[in-house]
Amino acid sequence: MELHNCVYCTRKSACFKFLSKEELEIFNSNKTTIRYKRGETIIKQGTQFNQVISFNSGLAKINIEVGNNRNLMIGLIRPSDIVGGPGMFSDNKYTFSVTALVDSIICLIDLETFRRIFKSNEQFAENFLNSFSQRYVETCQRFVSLTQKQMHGRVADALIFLSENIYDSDHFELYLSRQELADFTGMSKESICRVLKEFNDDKIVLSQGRMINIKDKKVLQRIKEAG
Amino acid sequence: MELHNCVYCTRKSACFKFLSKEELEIFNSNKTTIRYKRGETIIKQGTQFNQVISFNSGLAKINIEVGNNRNLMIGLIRPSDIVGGPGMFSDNKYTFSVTALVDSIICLIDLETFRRIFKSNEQFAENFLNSFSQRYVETCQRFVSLTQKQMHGRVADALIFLSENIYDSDHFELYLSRQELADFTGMSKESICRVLKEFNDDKIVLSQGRMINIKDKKVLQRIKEAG
DNA sequence: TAGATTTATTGATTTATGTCAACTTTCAAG
DNA sequence: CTTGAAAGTTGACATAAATCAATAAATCTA
Repeated sequence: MELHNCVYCTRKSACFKFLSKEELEIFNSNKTTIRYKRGETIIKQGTQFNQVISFNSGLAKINIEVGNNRNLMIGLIRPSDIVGGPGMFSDNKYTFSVTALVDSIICLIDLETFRRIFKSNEQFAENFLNSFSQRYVETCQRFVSLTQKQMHGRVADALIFLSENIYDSDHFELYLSRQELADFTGMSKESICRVLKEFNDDKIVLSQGRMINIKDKKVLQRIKEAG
Repeated sequence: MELHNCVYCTRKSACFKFLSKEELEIFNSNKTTIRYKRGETIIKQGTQFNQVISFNSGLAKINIEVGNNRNLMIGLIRPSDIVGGPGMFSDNKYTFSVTALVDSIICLIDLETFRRIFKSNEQFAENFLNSFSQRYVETCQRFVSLTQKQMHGRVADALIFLSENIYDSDHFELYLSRQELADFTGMSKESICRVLKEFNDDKIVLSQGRMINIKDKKVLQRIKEAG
């Protein structure tokens, strides 16, 4: 398991750069590294908040579960992300669920240990808060998108977000189902299909199944901005 | 202006309790206290982020401006609130506007000074992060409300929020116009009128003009939960 | 106080988007 | 492979909520 020793890990978040070897050792001995298969629940909404997610490899979604089978996807987690969640400095319960979208390797850091280092290492704290704050801004942007734009704008938003922030490419295999894309954009899966079909017909975004190919980014950008 | 000296101020946020007299003096000499009239802009979206809002008296709204005349109200600011905003640890621009809803007295603390104390006083930092984090959770709850519920549920949500978190009473004078209530719930002002009328006809919430009287909180709660 | 302007209300109509249903494709397990 | 289940697609239809328009009430200002 030397591969997942924090000291040598190449997938750790930027804030870990500010930790000494000793501090990294402390994290290392107070975390568990787990492999999750696609579809597996990493964190369940409502349970005790006692671990911070340090994401090694794969992709996961952050969902807020509403009612019986409604979900709002408030974000995604990528390698090198470190995520505590909105309530990490206040609540003691997770207000969201985290689920692996593909097979993933995830380190779960004991919250008390995390807090201890957070308090004692100023640069680490600052860097962590920076990503926490960025995620808050991102949440607000998605809040605006989902409440102020209509379907086409929201799908354009989502595709550009995925292309730029998750896949770093205009051509990618989507790891989200149509239902998940619906949860991400606040629409029904049927509407997702229809909008994707239109984008396909208009040769803006070619899609067959889960392969996505953004052909005309300028137009897509315009649709995103027009709302 | 002794009234607005941080050392003696009775309206300061809970996190200020952890500051020494010296630290309070530092804040005091690095803040400006300003009276705003109802409708005046306190912070304008897009400008340089260099002040933290410490709210003394009145009420203000936090808006994200979208397009020409669309707004999303992401929160409210009450006396004793301290607000930096989502991007306070990352961006250097305000991603939102703040506007006084009634005549208000507001202290604007220089950001660099705030950061200095934040770094040096652990308890202050912890307490501030607690409220920052709570606001994030609140934002997420409103995100869910506005994207997953329909009009009646959203209005019920808003009225209960206002009653419990802002006015601490079931009977209050709303300081929001119908348009502002619309911005708060993500609907049109006409729809707000219609829903309020229905609640009025059903004797759930009596409203005449801006006077709001929650008559049947149980039913309202049920509408909120049913979505 | 009168007139002007903004804000609120209400009804008619339109539109965006969800739901339902039927069908097809893809995927996974034996 | 084959077969059953899950996911995706498409069309028809229903409906929530926006827009438009006309009026009423409230608020401001000269």
